[in-house]
Amino acid sequence: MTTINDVAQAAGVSPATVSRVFNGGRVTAERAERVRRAAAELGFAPNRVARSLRMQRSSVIGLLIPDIENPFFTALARGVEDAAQRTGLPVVLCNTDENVDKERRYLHIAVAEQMAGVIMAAASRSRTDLSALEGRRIPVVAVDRRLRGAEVDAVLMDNEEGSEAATAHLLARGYRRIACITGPQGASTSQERLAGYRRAIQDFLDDDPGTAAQDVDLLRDYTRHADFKVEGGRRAMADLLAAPQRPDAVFAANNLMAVGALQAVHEAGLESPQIGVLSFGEVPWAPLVRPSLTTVQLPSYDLGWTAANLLLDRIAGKRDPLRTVVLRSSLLVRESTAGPTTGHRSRAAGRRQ
Amino acid sequence: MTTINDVAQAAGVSPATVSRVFNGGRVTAERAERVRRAAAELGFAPNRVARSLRMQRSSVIGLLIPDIENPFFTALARGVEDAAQRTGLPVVLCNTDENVDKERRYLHIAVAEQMAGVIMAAASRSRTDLSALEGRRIPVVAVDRRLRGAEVDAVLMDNEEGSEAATAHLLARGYRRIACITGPQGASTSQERLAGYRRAIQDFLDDDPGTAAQDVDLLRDYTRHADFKVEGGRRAMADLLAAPQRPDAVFAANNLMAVGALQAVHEAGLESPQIGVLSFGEVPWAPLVRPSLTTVQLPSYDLGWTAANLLLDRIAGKRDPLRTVVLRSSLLVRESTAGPTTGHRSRAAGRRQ
DNA sequence: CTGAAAGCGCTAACAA
DNA sequence: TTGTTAGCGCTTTCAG
Repeated sequence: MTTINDVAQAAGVSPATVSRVFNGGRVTAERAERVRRAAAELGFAPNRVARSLRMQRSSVIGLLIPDIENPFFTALARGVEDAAQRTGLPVVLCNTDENVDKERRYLHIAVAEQMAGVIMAAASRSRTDLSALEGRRIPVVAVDRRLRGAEVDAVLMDNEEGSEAATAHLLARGYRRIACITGPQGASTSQERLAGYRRAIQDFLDDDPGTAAQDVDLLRDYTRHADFKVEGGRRAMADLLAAPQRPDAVFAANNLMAVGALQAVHEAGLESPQIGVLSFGEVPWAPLVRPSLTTVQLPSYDLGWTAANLLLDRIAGKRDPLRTVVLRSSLLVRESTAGPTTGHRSRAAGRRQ
Repeated sequence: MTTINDVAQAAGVSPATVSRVFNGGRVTAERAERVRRAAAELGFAPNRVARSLRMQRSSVIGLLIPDIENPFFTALARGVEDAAQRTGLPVVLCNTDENVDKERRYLHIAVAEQMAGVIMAAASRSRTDLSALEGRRIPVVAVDRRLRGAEVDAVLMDNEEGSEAATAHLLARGYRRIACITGPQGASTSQERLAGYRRAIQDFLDDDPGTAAQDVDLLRDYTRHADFKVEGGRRAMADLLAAPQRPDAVFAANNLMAVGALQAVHEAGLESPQIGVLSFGEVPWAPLVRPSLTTVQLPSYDLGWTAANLLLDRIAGKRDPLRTVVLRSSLLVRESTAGPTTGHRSRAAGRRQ
């Protein structure tokens, strides 16, 4: 393996000079040129491990996400990667599986590898422990999910507003027994999306006391906690549909659970928009699903991009006060929430063989 | 930061002994216990960077894939991760974007970081250059795609057989003008899937010379090369549908291009199975797409799992001869290939407003 | 602007 | 079994 010393010898300079050439130190043009030529001839590539040891900091950033198979997080990862690319920092992607233990192991590795910084969508709001990183002054940016009490920058989205708008849309379309399948208790996103759903319903009742009596079903407990996965969404929806007074619409707090809910709807021999289905987060190729799925569009890529830029600032030593950036979502109305009585019912029935 | 020396001092032993405790060297139980207690008290965690420098090899494995947003590759990545997990080796995921330059940069990083090994689905069969890794004796396993002339283990699947079976199925269902949208020229998977498609058609003509005359259309050039992405598939299909004698079925050589092809079919006011659509590779939530999509099921997770185990063997020093493992695919027939004359045509027409 | 020298934290001979 | 010692390849004072 050719080292900095080999290059130094070949170029007739000291190792220190070679190092300076590769790190933007002051070197006369002529010597720098000699060094570069020698390096090229010898096929020299700086050893990043040695560099990291000496600098007490490596040149990778860690990205911890809870589910690599969820397109929301892969889009977010692309955002991170594209932003990091511009500075040449590689991104190490770690899949925590919504599992606090696995997450902790990865965080320890981040410390032991002396990573330059970490971006994380935490597995748990309160149980995720960043103390190891804080001790080593490794900058962290929380993305998508909040972190309790951690002194870190955060890039989030308007979960509550998005959910509220989604639920209000369902109400406006005439659905009255609206269920909510939200995520695990520990995640901030679960709580916020549930809160938005509740607020929309509460506002509806408040605004129009006249209808409150007949809309008492809205207060019924149609809330389920699942795990942000397809199968969990399916089970939750099956459970909801088995209730004596079954819901006429469902708001799923993430894309995968919406897919599961759709499956359960089909399995029950029902169809949307008779049963309204609304997904918080785009389902890939949602346009191909029939009837097409109404979704809240999330800024997944931008979340990653923004988080990476915040982190890069911190790595570069910027000492601004901590920031929390909130990006906006938007509702994309398609067919699955057309309303409970749009006549699709009979057509749908006729189509089933 | 607490180092091995701090622990040694606290436990009243030498640094070498501490190192041995953490690396399975021979140490008397009593002293080992003392070391462990001291380490725990001091919150010591071995510095992996220093370790890597000393050992001339780090403890991460690199996984290079061409498209992190393709569920095929994320499933593969999970397989790799699950296998690696058991040995505690973290996996660094690098997205090459089907781009040989980006891929080359990541390969250089793999060398400079002295990675323990690399698993890669190469961006190009011939232009991907592994010489840098070979020089440093970093073991490599090719997964999903072949590598020209590289001395590496490989884990592939039966692309040609799978495509042949898929195309034969389309023929058996009565489609006669079958198009093929395959991937970029450089990828081995593109070539093999195209070859399987061609062989199925050739065999069909050979087997039944009587029909050959009327089935001359089968020889027409219905082949397109796209980029394994949704938009590429859409354009290719739109182009095919614009031909004077348009195809009555399409075999898409990967999942994303199949999605694009479906879009193009819809945009042309057509519908499958009137136009048969068959995807090489599962589309996530294909069951939700109406009509449901016939697909070749690929062993994506197992590809990753198997590749990781091969690599771990090499990292552990196993010196067996090079192996190529081929995993099998299977055809899952759904509605999109029911045949050109199943009566869906009129129903579909009736449903369009 | 340049070079000499020290040392980041760890492991692996070697000697005891 | 244990300790001593010598680096792994790099960056960074400090002198010159």
